Formats: sequence, C-alpha cells, structure tokens
Amino acid sequence: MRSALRDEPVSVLDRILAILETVRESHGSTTITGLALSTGIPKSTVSRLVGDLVRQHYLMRTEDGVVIGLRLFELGARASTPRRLSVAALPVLVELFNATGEHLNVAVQEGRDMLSVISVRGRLRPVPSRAGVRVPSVTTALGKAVLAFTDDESVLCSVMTGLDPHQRRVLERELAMVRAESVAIDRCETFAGVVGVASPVLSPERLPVAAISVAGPVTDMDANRMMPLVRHAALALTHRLALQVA
Amino acid sequence: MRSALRDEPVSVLDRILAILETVRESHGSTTITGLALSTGIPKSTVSRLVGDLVRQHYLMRTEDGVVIGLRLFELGARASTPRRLSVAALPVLVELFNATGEHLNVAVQEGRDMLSVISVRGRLRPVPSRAGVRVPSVTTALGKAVLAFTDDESVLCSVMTGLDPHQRRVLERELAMVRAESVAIDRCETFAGVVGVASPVLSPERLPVAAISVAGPVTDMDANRMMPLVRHAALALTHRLALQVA
DNA sequence: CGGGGCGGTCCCACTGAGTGGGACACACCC
DNA sequence: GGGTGTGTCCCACTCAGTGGGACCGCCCCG
Repeated sequence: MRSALRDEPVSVLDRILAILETVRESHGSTTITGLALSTGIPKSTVSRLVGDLVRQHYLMRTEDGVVIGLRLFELGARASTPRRLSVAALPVLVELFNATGEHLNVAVQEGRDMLSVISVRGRLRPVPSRAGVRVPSVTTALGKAVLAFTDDESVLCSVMTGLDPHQRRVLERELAMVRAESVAIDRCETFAGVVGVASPVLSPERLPVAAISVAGPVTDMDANRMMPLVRHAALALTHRLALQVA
Repeated sequence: MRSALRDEPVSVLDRILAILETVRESHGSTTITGLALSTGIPKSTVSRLVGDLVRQHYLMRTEDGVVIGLRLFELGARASTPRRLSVAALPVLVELFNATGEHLNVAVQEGRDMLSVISVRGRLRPVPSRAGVRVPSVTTALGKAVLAFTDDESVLCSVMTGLDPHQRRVLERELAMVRAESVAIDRCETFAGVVGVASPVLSPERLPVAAISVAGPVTDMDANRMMPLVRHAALALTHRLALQVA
C-alpha cells in the first residue's frame, strides 16, 4: 500500500504485463514517459524493462513510439484455443461464406467481452471486427449466443453490472429466446448500421466454447435468411470439435 | 555464474520469456516439471510464475499441460509489422492468388530465419508454412530474396556459419543472381517436393523489409511462369508500403 | 494394500536482483 | 541562452523474489 490510487503493480511480472497491455491499447504512439504515467511505474524502471523487451524483439521501437514486436506475434500465432478453432472452423466458414458473402466471426468468451479469434471479410466497410479484437458481450450477437448457455454466475453478474432492472429483464428474456432458438441477434446495438446474427458452439458437456456470427448492413441483409445458415454452421463446428478431441 | 552449463536466466524478465518460448516450442504438452528441466529454473519458481501467467490468461492449463493463452493471442494480433504488412498486402495477395492458385507467403527477417507473417492456402497439403512459423533463411526462396538485399554483415555471417567454403561460394553466386533478377528460388531445399519462388519487398531506402513467395509441388508448378507474377506482386507491395507511410 | 515414483503447490528465512531518485545527455523550440 | 520535452544511466538500499524442502494427491505395480 505504497500508493492509494488504484493498484500499483509491485511484482516484476505484473509490471511487464502492464507495459505490454498498455502498448497494445495505445494504437501506435507510446513513449517511455507515457508508459510510465499510465502504468504508474517509475520512468527509469520502464526504460529498463522496455529496453530489455525491445532487445529481445517482444517490443519494437519506431520513430513514433513503442509497438508490439515480432516475438509476441510468434507467441500469439501459437495460442492454443485460436489454433484448435481455426483448424476445425475452416471448412465450416468456407461454406457459410459461400452461402452469405457477409462478414463472419468466430469468437470466444474472455472476461466480460467476446474476443474474435477468426474473422472473414465480407461486404462491410469499415470492418467492424478483426481477429484479436474484443467486442462487449452484452450487446453483440456473439456475446448473447454464449451468455445464454453460460452457467457461470460470476460472468453473468459482471456483465449485468451497469444495467438497470428493466434492461436486465429485457436481456434475460432475450437470453431465454436464444436458448430456445440457438440464435442471437444484434440490431445495431454495437455498431451503427450493422446487424449481427450469431449461434453458439458448445462442448460435449453443452457448455459454450465459442460462437459464430454473420454481420452485414441493416439496409441490405435479411437476418431471417441468415438464422438457419448460422445455426447450421455452429452445429457443424460443434460436431467437428467433438471429433477433434478423439 | 552460478552454473556453468549454458545461460541460466537470473532476471525475472528473462525467466518469464524463457518459459513462454519453451511453451511455444513444445507443441501441446508441457508440464511444470518439464518446463523446469528445459529452462533450468527451479520447479517452485516455475510453478509460481506459470501460476501467475495462467491467472492472467497469458498461459492456459489443459489436461495435458500448459499452452499459450488468449491474452498472448490478443497481443500478437496487434503486432505492428504484421498489421502494417497485412493491410498493404491484402489486394496484392488476392491478385497473386487469382493468377496462381498456389500457397502464398509474406515473411520478414527475424534473426537467421524468415518469419511468415501472412499465409494463403493453396493446393499444397500438408501446408508447409503458416503465419507465425519460422523457416530458415539460407535454404528458402523467401530467405534468399531478403538476404540478397541485406547490407547487415552480421546477419549474413550468422547465416553463413555452418556452411563450408564451397557452399558459401554457391550461395554468394545465387544471391548475385537474385540481385539481378529480383527473384529467388528454392527447389526442394527446405520441404521435399515443394518449389518456392520469392521476390523481395524493399523500403524506400532499398533495404529489404519483407518477401513474397509462391510455393507449389515440383511435379506440377511451372516456376518460370511464377517468376514475373511474384516479381510484380513484390513491386506492387513495395509501392503500397511507400505510400502508406505518407 | 502399502510403497514408490511423479506431478504440483506451498512455506518462509535469506539475500541479491531489481529498484528508483536523481544526475545527465540530447533535441527541439521559442 | 533558457526552457521543456524526451530517454538513459548510475549505484546504494531494500524488499520482492527466491528455492530447498516439506507436503499433498494420483497412478501404477508388486
């Protein structure tokens, strides 16, 4: 309890991770001084740690600051969950893309957000989500598809915080619908002008492991036509994952 | 100098990175004890560090060991060089794929290897290289395309080590050809039955920043037809990157 | 069923790795 | 010249991190 404001990291590990996350969040231009300010770590310490990380290519220095380096790219490319999902999802996504031509996503739950793991470009411009970006669980089709099948109370609670009682009731009813239909919808709740249709991918124990979504322009995409297609894709992926284990 | 054998990491940072790299290298099954053995870090220390990393989702525990977690995937997805290249290369790769239908790669230099940054699936099965994997610079078309334009002596030296004088002369002549033609070839030197054709992507200062390659089966791919196509793609990417800066 | 091998976690007294305040260097702009 | 913004380096102090070893749970085997 050296400092009252927030959690000042003390362990070396926490500090390193705090630096990495800060670099990730600030898209492009991070200086040593800036990092010191936003992490609360003394400048000389940041300088030393960043120096070491740069030397080993985990970070990189450009003319306008510190950015994520190639070594972290390499590590990330080997991440277990995304790899497993990619292998299993590829043919499913090809089929779904041929049938829709729209923007596709496969995402997993990560805290109170959904983390996109695979992303296929459709007509939408600008692209609302790429692989590696987070979207909020509460408002997105991807998130609602997973939340409906989650039995982890703590996740539901943390997602609910910030919603007034009325909004909670609306969400609960929506999740019940999702459980019945196996399809969730996001009508411009997250990105203006973008409708999303998603369906959950379940483990053999019927717990959600991921979700697949189709996203397209409100003006121009028929959500009703998408629903069976997405449901079918999610089911196909569910089966392929179950087989992969064996 | 506590221990004579190899470099026993002493700084916390080195230890963390050693653990992460070891997890990456061992595809799938890494135990705490195994990590302790291969990194030379005491078991109790590994247990603590891995515990912390797992708690923060940088690593993940599965039934058969420790694997890379979602947080590292997220960090890797934001890596600067791969992102810049992806944005610029997308249309170029689409065109090249339409013209060839073969396996494509965009890779950058990383130590004495080439690191694939983007990979497009062609006919080849199994896929020789995916995004995030390293291939040796000396034998691959990608590597030779970049080496030919490198002025960094230390890289050339480190790549040369292990080659006998004759092999060196052969390589030097090959690199001279590459400089003249802007195209390098790998005839089954790296992967049996696979030919690669690559061309360098240069910065405005004419230093190599990446390379593009086409790879296909020896039996069935006409390398001569590929050469102008790859050269054109690399040139197009060179131009697009030069514009992107402005 | 007891014993031995193996994997992982936890405890806590010790100590040197990491710290960080401050001096310093450089670059830019009044 | 002085001011303001960077980032790096130094080195005496000290507490975060360490790691040997105890301990727990699991599986296999005689």
